[in-house]
Amino acid sequence: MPVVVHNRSEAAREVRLRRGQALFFEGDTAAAYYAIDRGTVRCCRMTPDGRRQIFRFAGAGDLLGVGCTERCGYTVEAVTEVVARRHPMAGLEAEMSDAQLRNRVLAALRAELAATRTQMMLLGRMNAAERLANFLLTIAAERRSSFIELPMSRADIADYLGLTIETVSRKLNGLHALGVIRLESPTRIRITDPGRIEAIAEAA
Amino acid sequence: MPVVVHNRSEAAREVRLRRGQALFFEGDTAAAYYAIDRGTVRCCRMTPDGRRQIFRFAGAGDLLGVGCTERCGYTVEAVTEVVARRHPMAGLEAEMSDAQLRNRVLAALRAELAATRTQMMLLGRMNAAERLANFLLTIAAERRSSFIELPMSRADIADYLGLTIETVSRKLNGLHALGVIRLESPTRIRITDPGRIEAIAEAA
DNA sequence: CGTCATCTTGAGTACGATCAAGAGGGGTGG
DNA sequence: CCACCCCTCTTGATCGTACTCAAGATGACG
Repeated sequence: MPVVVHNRSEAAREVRLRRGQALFFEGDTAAAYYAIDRGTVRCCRMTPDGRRQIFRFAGAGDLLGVGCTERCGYTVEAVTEVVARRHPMAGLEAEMSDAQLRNRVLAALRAELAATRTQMMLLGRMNAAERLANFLLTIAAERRSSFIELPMSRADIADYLGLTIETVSRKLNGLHALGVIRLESPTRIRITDPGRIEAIAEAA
Repeated sequence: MPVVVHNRSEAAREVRLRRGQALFFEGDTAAAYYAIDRGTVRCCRMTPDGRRQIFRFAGAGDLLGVGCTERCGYTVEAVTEVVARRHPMAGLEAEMSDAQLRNRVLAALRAELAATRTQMMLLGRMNAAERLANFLLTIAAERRSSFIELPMSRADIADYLGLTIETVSRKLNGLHALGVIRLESPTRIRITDPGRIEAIAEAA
């Protein structure tokens, strides 16, 4: 997870969001892209009848919106308090002629695409326990720690993994019953048997 | 679907594939990217125990592998006879300094990302009938025709939509029973009630 | 201490998977 | 030209996982 730092600071206006507040909405004109400094956001879309799918949780160092063309393809909302820097889209075209900045944008797009494939594998072909095991391992890998402090609610996890909150709760308890994790609180989880949970997560 | 034409033809070696043959495998060193001239390929990944997820079907005009960094993140196989042009990865870096080629590559990445989000919505939050309705409408839109000649098998469709071949077959018949499509043969489908199938597909 | 939101737990249901058999269709050889 | 085989697709019966609906527990905040 390389931290992308933009030095064209003259154009980077700071934006602060409270929990639940949106950075931009699906369908908005894509006027800017953002670099997250602090906090966690969720990128999601909803069906007309209210079903929600979260595509991605993004945190410090991640770029948002570089993949948008005219209109934003998804809504971005703050999961925690968030600090981000806003870069006008107009500048992106020019920045792309600089090899270093270009590679950072490209790397962000490629990383997003790679993460997306794993997520599609998960949504299309894995059962609830496997989805949760993968989710926990991915977060633990990001944090480089077997102890996880989840910033998001069960509803967010459910909408990210294509499950319901009840199933998330039940399967989390199932993993606990198997002895592979310890639920120190609803948001604090410790992986106690890394080998075993990797075996459950299984698919790359 | 803009057709991407690369003029650096000195480096573009033609590659031909028979049905089922692979263009490259997941884990291969990403030595080249490809532009498809004719035919259809499937981009997929498999779990250790043999479950398969198809991320994307690509056809004439599509770029493959520009999103790969060191290693290919997925396997590409021919669904039909395929003709493609191979461009060494080494040239991509240089080509990116040319604004026009760069924009083509970026557009390809963005289009893939956008398609991917719709697919995640589908896999995570839609039922079998909705998935099939979306699939048929997407193909019909590409062909600009209410008549569809499917190049891929039921197994491919199932692995693309996160279903089984039996469910694909049953739900296709279900749509037929509703009078929204006509199954002229297993691979030839006509959309007879566009409004109704759009209502079933519903979610964007 | 009370309220509200989130999370957990329970009971019943439904959708799609699994297992199994049969139909269709294309290609090959007699 | 027809018979046979193989592969794909369809159809049927049963099963199981995750969803739905409902109630209760937990925790944060005033």
